[in-house]
Amino acid sequence: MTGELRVPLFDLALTLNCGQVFHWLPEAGGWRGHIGDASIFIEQRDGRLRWAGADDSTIRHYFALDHPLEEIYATFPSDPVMDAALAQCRGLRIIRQPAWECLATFITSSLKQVPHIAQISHTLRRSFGKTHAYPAVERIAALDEAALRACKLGYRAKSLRLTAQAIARGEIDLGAIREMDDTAARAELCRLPGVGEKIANCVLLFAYERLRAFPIDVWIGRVLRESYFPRARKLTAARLTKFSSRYFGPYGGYAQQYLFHAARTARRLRVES
DNA sequence: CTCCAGGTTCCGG
DNA sequence: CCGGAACATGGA
Repeated sequence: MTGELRVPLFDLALTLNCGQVFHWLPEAGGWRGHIGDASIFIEQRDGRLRWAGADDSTIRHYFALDHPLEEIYATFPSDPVMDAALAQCRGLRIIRQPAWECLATFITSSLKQVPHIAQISHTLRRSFGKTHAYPAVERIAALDEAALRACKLGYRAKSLRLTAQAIARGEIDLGAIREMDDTAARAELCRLPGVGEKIANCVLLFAYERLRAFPIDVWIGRVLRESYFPRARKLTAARLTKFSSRYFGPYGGYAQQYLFHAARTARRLRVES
């Protein structure tokens, strides 16, 4: 299955490199990765998307080509930091990831740098996945902690295993979460071991299409403190959560991802110079 | 060697 | 409710 599509406002490289998904690898001027269990090659040239390994609707859905980006941008607050992030990230889309894969990947993300998260994802796929797809929840649930620690998960191994077991036993239903409102869905995800407010928000945003979810990690925390509360003495996490949910609006998750990527690339430029 | 990374959990004021 | 500390691992 191959296909081709003209997409006006989409930056494939930015979308795959911005830290929302971790397993796509450069190949022959494009990228190779999995959408669910299917191995996909995809490239973008001259505004055209060409791919092999999936049908049209799979590509449109996964890469969220139906998201109305201009409408979304129109809801962003206008301030120097947000304006700069938007100018830098136009065409970045929040994709629709499979829930288990997204949840598991972000459980392994805590206190890890982006390249390390990718490394863990690839090791798990190579070790336990069918044809390098992300390992099924039952597969992870059946592993012992040592097998996961061998994949360099460190203390996260226990959380990933317990979470997989809770889902495999049906104690938590990832499908049912899709039907819940944002607050209930977040609370349900937070019942899982190794899942707190931040990771729950990542899963809501990247897997459940809750485009208002606003994950606050060390990068975004820094951006908020330095750019939006430059001389606040004490800022509690609750205060930052409240501010960001109100200020960044109905597509706060999009705004967050643009701010995140802008902050990370800014540091990269500083380090190189 | 020290510092830090897309945090969570547990514990003491 | 809030601040601290522990927790694995690897790159800068």
